[in-house]
Amino acid sequence: MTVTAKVKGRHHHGALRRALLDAVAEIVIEEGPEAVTLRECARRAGVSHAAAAPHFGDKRGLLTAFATEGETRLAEAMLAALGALPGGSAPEARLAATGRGYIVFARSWPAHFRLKCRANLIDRTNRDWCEAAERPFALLSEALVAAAPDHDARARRARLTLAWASVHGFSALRAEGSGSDLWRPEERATVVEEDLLALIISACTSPAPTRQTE
Amino acid sequence: MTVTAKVKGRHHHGALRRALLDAVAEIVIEEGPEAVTLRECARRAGVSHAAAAPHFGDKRGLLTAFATEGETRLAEAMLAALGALPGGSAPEARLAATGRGYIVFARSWPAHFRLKCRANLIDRTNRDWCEAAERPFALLSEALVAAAPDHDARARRARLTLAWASVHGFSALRAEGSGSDLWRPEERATVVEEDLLALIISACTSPAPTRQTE
DNA sequence: CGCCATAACTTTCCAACGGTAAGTTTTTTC
DNA sequence: GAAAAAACTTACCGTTGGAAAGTTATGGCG
Repeated sequence: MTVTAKVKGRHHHGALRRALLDAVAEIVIEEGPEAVTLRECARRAGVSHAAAAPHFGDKRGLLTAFATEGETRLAEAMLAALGALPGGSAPEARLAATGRGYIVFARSWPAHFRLKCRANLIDRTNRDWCEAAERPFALLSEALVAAAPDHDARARRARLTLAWASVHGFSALRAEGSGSDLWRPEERATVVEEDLLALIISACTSPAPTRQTE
Repeated sequence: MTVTAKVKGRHHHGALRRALLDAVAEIVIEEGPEAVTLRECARRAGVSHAAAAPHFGDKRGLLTAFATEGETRLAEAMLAALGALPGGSAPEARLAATGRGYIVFARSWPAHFRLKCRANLIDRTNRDWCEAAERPFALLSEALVAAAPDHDARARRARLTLAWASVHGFSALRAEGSGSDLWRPEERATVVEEDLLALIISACTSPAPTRQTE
């Protein structure tokens, strides 16, 4: 099952990069992130196993490029969810939209999401990756500040943690097929998602208790 | 660095099982779950790479046994957190304790926790694993029902999802070193944990909106 | 004590993996 | 059309997981 039909005897002309990344996604879907091998990716792209090196360096480079693509798509999904709101939506609705974007990303691009969770397969010192990975968190952070502007640093930290952790944790459990059958059958998925988002938004915008110390 | 000192020329007498599991933990800590190899485990236990087969079958069997141990320890941590409460504590406090137990487990046994998140490295049809993995979820579920007895099925599902996902997601992000520096430095850890738990409990015990349909 | 059945390993072998180096083909550039 | 550069292939190395076959230690029994 070849990702990109290869004209016999012809080089890929830069399309190999895309073909290899698509092969990564295929393998992650079919057999999980641990099953990704350079040789299998190359086979699916119709090239020898050493052909990836000029494009990605080594296996870690390939996976890091894949993860970078994932972060970009995550940011796009969050922006798309924000854009789908009616104009002049409340800050709470915008906060929910960022979470919805994250969940939709994880559901739409399961391979990218699952690889994103394998921190030690990725080179987190890679510049492109770092840049791409900053965006999603920044979007959430901005939306949270806008939705709950009165929180002090500690309350904000707790709510940021809750929002990020719950949306990520939900997606992670679902992507790995864990978490009992809370969110099955499939038809129930969006209901569970929206109920979860509503609870998160409610908690994130709840007033902070008054405290003496930070 | 040998996990268990091996008397030269002597067999392990059943202690090899323990030694191999400890080696798995060591390697996960030092180099991540993907770096675990049968041969390296065997080296650290002072045996040949084929010595694990009689005990665990194959690599997957070893990792499944390790994950089973993890589930057991998770349940123990949750029970310990419940036991640490003053007698007659409120159901809300008991719900928080189950979450605290989960978080403490992930912090205390990072190797077990990280492997737990690699669903496709584990044989989830294994009987021992299935039994061990049921307990923790049951404990949370019971605590939630006790703390919010009036919820309908849908509200319960949403709150169960929130509780499990947020506590798991928080632990996962921290274990993988992700999540920006929300929960660093180290001293801040328990503060963040307790603030997070307070938010979760508040959300989980909030009244359900009245609805027409399920 | 001596013997043996069995459990607990070791050794050997294999295909597949990631990575490097060197060679070959294709494409671009002038 | 030739030279240079890019895009690969081939060959090789050390390592991995697993199977098969051989070896050694241990416990039970007379």
